[in-house]
Amino acid sequence: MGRAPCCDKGSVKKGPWSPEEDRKLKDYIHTNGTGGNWIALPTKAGLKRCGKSCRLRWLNYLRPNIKHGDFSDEEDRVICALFAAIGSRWSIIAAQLPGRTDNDVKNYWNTKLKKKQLHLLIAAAAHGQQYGSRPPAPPFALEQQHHHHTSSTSIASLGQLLMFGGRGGDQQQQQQYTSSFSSVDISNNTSAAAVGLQESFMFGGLQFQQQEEETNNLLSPPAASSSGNDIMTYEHHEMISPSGFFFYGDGAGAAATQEGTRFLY
DNA sequence: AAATTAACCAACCGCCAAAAA
DNA sequence: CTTTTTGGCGGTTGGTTAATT
Repeated sequence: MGRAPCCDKGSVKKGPWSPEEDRKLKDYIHTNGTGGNWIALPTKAGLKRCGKSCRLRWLNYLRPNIKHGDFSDEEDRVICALFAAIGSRWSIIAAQLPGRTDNDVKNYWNTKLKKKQLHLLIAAAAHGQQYGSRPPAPPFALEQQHHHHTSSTSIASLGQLLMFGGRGGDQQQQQQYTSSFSSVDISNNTSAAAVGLQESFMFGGLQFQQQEEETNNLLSPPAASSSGNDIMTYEHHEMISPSGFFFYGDGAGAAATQEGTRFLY
């Protein structure tokens, strides 16, 4: 037996929001705020909606200063770099893009950006620009998890990187991903110091650099997160001077040891 | 012009962790 | 402490629009 539903599915409206509903929700929140309780909100606001639906509508659409569409090249780079670094943590990625929502970033990646990157990759390979003297990309190919030697970068392995999801996927693959990126910390309970993070490093065509505490955190985890078991060591890094995307062109190259414990540019 | 396919994106679902009881 | 409730997240779906045949 699963948990009880958050609301009575029978008496609750689903599907697209009407302008009238939008107005009710907006008006209510403008005058009363969310009250810290989404479940109770729809009744008070006179909406026949599930609280979760109201929350989603507000956060993704009605909230002030939301941007839709027209992602800039700069935003593309940030999304690609962070996706490469941390996978599909859309809320974290969106937090670095003012006005963007996780849903929007996710949709954009899944429908456009992923394909765009793949095409660029294929075009680059076709022109023999494959990484020049730089070392091969990290061993994302499945062979690695079966302990076969992966000697060269291939379209397939990079394609897999592009397709790569974060959590919720195959557990073995997730583990491989985690270890591949330990040098920029993705693993649980691992501090940057513990994995010997450099003061400054490039990642995904972006330069990451240690910085003073409490200014513009890249991933700004809550202070309490040091005791948690999730990502926790981005707090001392800031993204600066984007210089191209890392799969192609003149951007940085990638390297990984056979053990997959380093990821340097 | 009609039918089919692809692309897009808002919104839903279920899971998880934190908070409240 | 355990159980229940809630908020938040990411994966996915399904309706709509655009492009192609």
